Amino acid sequence: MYRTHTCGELRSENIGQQIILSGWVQRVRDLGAMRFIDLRDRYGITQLVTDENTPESIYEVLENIGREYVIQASGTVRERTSKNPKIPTGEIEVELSGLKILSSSEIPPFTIEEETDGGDELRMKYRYLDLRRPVIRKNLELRASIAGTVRTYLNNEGFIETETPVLIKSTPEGARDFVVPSRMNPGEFYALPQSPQIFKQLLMVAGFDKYYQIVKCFRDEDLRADRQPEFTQMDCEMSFVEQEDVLNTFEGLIKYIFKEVKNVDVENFPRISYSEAMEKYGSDKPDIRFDMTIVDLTDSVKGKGFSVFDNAEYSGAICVQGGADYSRKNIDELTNWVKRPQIGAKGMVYIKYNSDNTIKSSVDKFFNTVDLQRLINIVKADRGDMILLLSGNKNETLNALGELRLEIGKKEGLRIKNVFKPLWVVDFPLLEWDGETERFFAMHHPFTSPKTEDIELLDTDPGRVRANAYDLVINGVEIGGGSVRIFDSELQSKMFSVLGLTREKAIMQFGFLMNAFKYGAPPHAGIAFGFDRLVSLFAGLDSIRDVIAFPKNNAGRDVMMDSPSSISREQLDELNLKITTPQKH
RNA sequence: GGUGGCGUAGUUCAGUUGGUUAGAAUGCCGGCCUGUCACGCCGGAGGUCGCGAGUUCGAGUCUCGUCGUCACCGCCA
Repeated sequence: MYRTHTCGELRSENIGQQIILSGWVQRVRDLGAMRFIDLRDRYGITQLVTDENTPESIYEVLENIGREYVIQASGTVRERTSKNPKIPTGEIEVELSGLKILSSSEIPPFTIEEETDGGDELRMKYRYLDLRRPVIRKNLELRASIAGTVRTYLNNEGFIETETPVLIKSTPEGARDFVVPSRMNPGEFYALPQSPQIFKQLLMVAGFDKYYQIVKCFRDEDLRADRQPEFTQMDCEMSFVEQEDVLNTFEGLIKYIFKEVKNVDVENFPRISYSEAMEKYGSDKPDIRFDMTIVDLTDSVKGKGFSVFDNAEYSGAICVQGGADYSRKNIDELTNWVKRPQIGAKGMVYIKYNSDNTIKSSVDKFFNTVDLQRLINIVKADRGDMILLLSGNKNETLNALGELRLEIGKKEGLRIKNVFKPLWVVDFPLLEWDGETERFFAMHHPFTSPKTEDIELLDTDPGRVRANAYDLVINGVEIGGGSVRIFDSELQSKMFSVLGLTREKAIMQFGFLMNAFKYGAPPHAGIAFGFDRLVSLFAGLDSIRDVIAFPKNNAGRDVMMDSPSSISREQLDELNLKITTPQKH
């Protein structure tokens, strides 16, 4: 027997018991005649102790052990002379009567403690050591707990968890596919799924009615802190439902997770349209933990001889509460910030409504006090506030104002980590014009149904057609999204043709789905959640890497395994593949 | 594809205008220590300043290139 207890469970009730523990050596404190060993496992740390009564044989073993050795310790639980209230096992210690090295360890490259001295790169390379740290392990425990909660909820709601294939067919729409060569079918490739989209719709045709899956998805696109090439979705689909049913079911799920995992009661999720989100927050994933909404001043600032405003397609403002005390330096910094290429504003105008009732702005030359007071009234600024204006092309300016709003929200401490404000963004546009290829793309995906009242616009003004599509946004992060699907093969064909797919191409790529729809497809709708993002939100992290056991780096490499890597000549031959560019290494 | 940050001891970092033998903390090794729990005290070892070229009497420091890494833009239905 390796252990009778874990390193986290012994208490004063166990005093006097003979026990066996196994675990990793966290640290040895050598006081000469006494030694203390902190023994760690998943469950906690227990202190082992030796003194003058300890047999010599144990000291002989002790001489050889170091940090991260795996040892088995037997002994008697006794009360500590000086207790440690900081740890749950701090009342007791184990007086050693036996000690065995189960596995030795080299000196680890960084300290394995709550606060490690290791940098990101090193911790990634030795991920299995980093995972020993409680702070990382807790993230993965949280992940498991959320997954369990999701399953409980959806199982209770009658959903069937169904697996779908990973080796599937490449489709041109959407993200770039990862592809897998087929040995048995020379020159042909599988694709890894970007999502199980089509399969879940086929399951609806199959009558499964309520489906879900916690499933890996793959997208071969450039990465970010919140984007990995392989990531996990909570994927769901329901039949005989309308948008409202889906929103209610999954609002319920999210609330249930908050309650079960964080014991937080979240209010009903507000719903705002895509266009309102863009107008008020400059984003389709607004952070509504704070207001500071955008006000359209396009017409209000025209006609004063300031050509920037006069010639602008759009001028808009946000009001920084208490911002009148921003220094010249603060404002210059913000101005430079919005002028960075990533934001792309040409400049920034400020109006300070000082607490002594005076007004100071960077456009005093063009606007007198009455003009400025009028703007202050429109924006509903109070004394002590500051208004910031950006001007230019409408979409770009709204986007820049949205970014500025978030930046100031961050600076002002308004984006509080443990405050959660979910909302639904609805009525997304169905299509999105791509200037480069001069065609429409599906904003969500090609199976998304247009709003009934907008269907006729498909022929006349496709860009204005709204979709029955929705996103769940929490704290400025897109957590999930879905849509009501097309279940009518006529409408689906129409959609393909608007997307520029010929009938032949559509049949080649999606023929099996169109065929399926010929045999009685139920009305259906669904949603998918970014599981990694959801967990990182609960964990209070900005990066999803620390909620993934073995994540990849910025360039999609696994620095621990050093993958991707080249394959042998034999493997290439077997797959009928030829490498045309010189390989690294 | 683009923009920016970083790369110096095992690790995390400092390193002045380009100027003597490149420092600190921590870790590691050795010694002392009977109540520690980030134990303490004393001593010691440890460096291809990412790599390559260039400028210079002289480069950790400046320039160019390259590699690695992180963040962002494009991209991600």
